[in-house]
Amino acid sequence: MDETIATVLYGCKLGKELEANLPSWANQPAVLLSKTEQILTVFNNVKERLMSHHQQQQQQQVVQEWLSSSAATSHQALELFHVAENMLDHRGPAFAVHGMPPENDQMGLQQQVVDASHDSSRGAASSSSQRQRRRMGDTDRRIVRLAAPRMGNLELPPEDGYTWRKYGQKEILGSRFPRAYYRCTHQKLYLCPAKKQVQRLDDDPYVFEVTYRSQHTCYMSATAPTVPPPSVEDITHQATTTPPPAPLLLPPPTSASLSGHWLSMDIKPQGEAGTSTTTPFYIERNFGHGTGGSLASICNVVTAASGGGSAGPSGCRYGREVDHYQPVVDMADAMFNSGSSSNTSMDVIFSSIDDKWDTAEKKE
DNA sequence: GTCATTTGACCAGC
DNA sequence: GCTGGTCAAATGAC
Repeated sequence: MDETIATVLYGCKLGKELEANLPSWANQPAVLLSKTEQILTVFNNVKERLMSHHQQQQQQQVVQEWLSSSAATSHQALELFHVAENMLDHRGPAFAVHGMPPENDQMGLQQQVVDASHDSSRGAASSSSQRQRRRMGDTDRRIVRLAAPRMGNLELPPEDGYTWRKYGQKEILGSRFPRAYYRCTHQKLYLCPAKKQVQRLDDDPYVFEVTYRSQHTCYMSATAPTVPPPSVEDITHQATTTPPPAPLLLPPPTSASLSGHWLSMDIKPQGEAGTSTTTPFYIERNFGHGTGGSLASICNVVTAASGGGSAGPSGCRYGREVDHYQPVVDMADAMFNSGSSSNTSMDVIFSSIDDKWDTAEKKE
């Protein structure tokens, strides 16, 4: 088992190497492909090892204990594996496409759509005694419940692919947590009316209730970013725990959403504004061994959505517009933006890995 | 200097 | 009048 762990650590080390050289390799697809294939090979090796050990419950318990001993490490190992896998599965133009995983539970991101018009629990977020208040023209409301990352900054709401600017926060009567008000970063520039409210649930602080209001129009503008971010419908439908009525493809998030993250490189839009000609990719969480046998389940890792930029008010800045982005960013985004917090840098993530790796090396 | 966040004040729906 | 939603000045980060 030590060998397996060492292999994982080796894969992580490769990932770090990839990170370090990403800027210089960004324009060298062949090199990137080689490196990611290397990573994939390593983690495939791990995968096979773990699967072979699947029936040995005792050893599996050891893995679980070890992996859970360092959430960041296991998380990163998973991400590296998935990213490498997706890189190989999506070479070419579609490579740079973002998408939400079809099974959000596996992402540790339980999302639930709540029909605003029928949600009696609405109003003061959790206070059923409060009546819902609507302003003029305040139609088109959608409510989504998002599970917050169980580690990191709990104050940061889950990302949703858009860029938001916080314009207010209010203590809500009968609610333990304040409600934060966001508007689209492009409101002034493109007169985008989209807004959202984010509030943590009283009974479960790990769940954010996000109320979207109005549709984004910023991507329709001729001067606006040309990539349509995921519409609210896309998000909510994708987010629902029950299958959506029709398959929905998620276009890439706004490049701006990426700008607030680990890298500022951007990916060239794939389709026309308003139309999605892209192919979504889903980060497959299943390690091919069904429930209980997957590494994900072994690790019991909770990750935040990797699909978009932080919608959070802090930790990252908004409004830094970028015009295009490169495929690598998706990988970087998926690898290093698994949380809403901007402090999930590779250095932080890999600090523990390095320690483990060094230990493993010394062991050898 | 620019832009995002904070926060008290004000507005408006109920 | 109460309370949610928004504004805008102050403040801070980059």
